[in-house]
Amino acid sequence: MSETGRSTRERILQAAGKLFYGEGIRAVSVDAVAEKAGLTKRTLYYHFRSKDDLIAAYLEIRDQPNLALFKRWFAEAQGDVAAKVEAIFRNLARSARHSKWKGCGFLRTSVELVNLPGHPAMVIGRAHKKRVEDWLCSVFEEAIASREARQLARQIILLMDGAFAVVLLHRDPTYMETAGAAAARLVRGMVSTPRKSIKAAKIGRTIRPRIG
Amino acid sequence: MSETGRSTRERILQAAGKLFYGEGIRAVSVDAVAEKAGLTKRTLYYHFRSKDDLIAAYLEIRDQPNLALFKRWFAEAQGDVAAKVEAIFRNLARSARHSKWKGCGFLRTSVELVNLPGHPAMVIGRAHKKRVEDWLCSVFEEAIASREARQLARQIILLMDGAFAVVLLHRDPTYMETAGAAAARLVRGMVSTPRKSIKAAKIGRTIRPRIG
DNA sequence: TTGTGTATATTCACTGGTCAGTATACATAA
DNA sequence: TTATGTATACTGACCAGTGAATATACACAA
Repeated sequence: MSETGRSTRERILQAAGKLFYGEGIRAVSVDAVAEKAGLTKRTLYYHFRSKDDLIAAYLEIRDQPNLALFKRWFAEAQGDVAAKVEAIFRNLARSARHSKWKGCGFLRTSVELVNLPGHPAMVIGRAHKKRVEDWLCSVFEEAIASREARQLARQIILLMDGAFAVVLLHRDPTYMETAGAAAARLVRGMVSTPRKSIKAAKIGRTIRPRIG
Repeated sequence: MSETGRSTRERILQAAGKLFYGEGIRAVSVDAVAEKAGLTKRTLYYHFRSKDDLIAAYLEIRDQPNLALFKRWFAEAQGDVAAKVEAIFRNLARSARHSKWKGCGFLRTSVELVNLPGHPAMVIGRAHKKRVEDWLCSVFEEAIASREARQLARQIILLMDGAFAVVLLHRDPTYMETAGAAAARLVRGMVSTPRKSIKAAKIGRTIRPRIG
């Protein structure tokens, strides 16, 4: 892999990323990706065996950064676990207000490949969602039992992916904040660390102008 | 519209419904729909002006029955509002266990048409989701304030659509029940009708073997 | 230094196939 | 006859993937 080779591959992936995320994998032709990358389709096929390979690579490179972003938002947020979870949704809402935002690429790709469960992109998508869930689970396990942490993590994931879908459908980012409020409420209902923090959570809830 | 005309139209819609829902609107060609309906493409184009029209009609005829099903599940369930909402999810989980289940057709179509917000099918999809939300809202309004009812309805919708997406991705219907548990928990947290039912809800929560 | 071989990287032009939609004609019933 | 409904056969555009040739860069021998 020479220097030019690597940069070419990256240019292709960048073009593919913008187009696949922006318009969907089926709506975008290989020709369109090649043109956006400023090279010939044949060159693209030198670096990627097939369109399916390209789709898989497009998701693959988004896996780690995406999870890292969640972790960063969580770590940088103030307050208890519930507030930190809610901060993730608040940041997602901010993202969703950008005009180029088109929901979750993993979820959308999985919808477009609904009848190809073994497709590499589907495998990557499932692994990504699982990784986010596992991370949330590990966070909750510091406060509650393992089985309950798993359930809670799944509920947060459900709210998040629901928000991805609903915000995209209605083009209304406030649903993301509604999801965040629900998530915080669920967390507070489960993670009541020792004893007095139940009261603390209640106070926190009362102060909020938003419901949930 | 003669008798044959109507039945032909219905045959087309039935074929389109199975194929569009089963494989996605972009993956299914008009030729495929015509063949499944047992007629030629030209005949199909006599009854529908375009593929987009057919897609819109495919969703249109699913709007009312879908909502009616939710209402029936809710009405036939035993227990308080929370239990009735949870029953909807339980029924959805049962549906999701069928091999032909492929999530929510409205949501999936909206993903496939992500860059065509004015597409008739998108308008229908948004209206459908809105109708379900409004119905849930009206149910909650019998117990709590209007603004809180709206928020709660949206949170249930978020869980439901999240479950549609996640169950489809992982092919694991238990997420639907997890979503139902979260929904019930959220409802119980808000709909504590007069005064003592707060305690009742807490007891109910403790008894449940499932978390949430 | 110069020539030669080899692997990498890229281009142009093409194939076989699919797709949405249509031109035209035919049939049947009011 | 005219309106409705159906069929055959077609168009033009697009699309994933390929064949064959070429360009570039580097290694090593003369």
